Amino acid sequence: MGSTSPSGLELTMAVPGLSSSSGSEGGFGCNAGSGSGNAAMRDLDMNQPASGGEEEEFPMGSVEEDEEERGAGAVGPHRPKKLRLSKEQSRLLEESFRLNHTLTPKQKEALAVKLKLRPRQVEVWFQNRRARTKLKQTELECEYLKRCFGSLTEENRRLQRELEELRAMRVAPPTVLSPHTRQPLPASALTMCPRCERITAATGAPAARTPRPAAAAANPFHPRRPSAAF
DNA sequence: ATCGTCAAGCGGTTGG
DNA sequence: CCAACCGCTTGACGAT
Repeated sequence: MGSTSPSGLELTMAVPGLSSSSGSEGGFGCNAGSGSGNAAMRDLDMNQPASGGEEEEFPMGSVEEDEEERGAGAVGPHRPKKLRLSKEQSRLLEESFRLNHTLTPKQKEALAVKLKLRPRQVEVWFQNRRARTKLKQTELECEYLKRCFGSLTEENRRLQRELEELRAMRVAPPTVLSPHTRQPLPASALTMCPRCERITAATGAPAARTPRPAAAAANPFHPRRPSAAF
């Protein structure tokens, strides 16, 4: 927002069921854009000479920087003045980011020249930009998963209720046949699917259920239909 | 005073 | 080994 970039971050969702292409904006019409729109950001370009200075003096970190002091990881007692990219610089960076989320060394160099920045600064900008995009995307995924959780919780409640109702009908527990001997298994040999609480043979082997031999499904836990009616 | 944003530094990871 | 990248963090700065 500091950059007032209304273009916002182009986001895609890597969520099952939702397309998540990289290049295109796709995904979700979800506008997470906070868009505080405090537009009045002063347009003073801190990278410009500011006063009468004619040489392209950038407050810090721009092209003609004294590399030796701050360059080599010298985090001195005080950092240099913070660089603020001009609107035009931001615009151009955004533009090229839209085209490509990473830069080849050549592109980086060219962009740096064009923007009158050091290649390192262009590189950093792209790194941070990618990080911001990823963060936004993660936030969107988080929202999506929260909604999933909500609806699954709701469905779980509903199924639990349904189960209670069925139990209340005092239906006898199903007889489970051994897949090998086709004989009824003792109750001690049975177990419950932790997910849906369906009874199966404790061995994990698919066990046939007596009343419906035809319905011996591939997945003992989750046959085609819960079949509430007997 | 506090908070959000963002450029930049640093250390770890990875591919060539 | 080195360069490019990433995640995390720091510190400057503007807004509230």
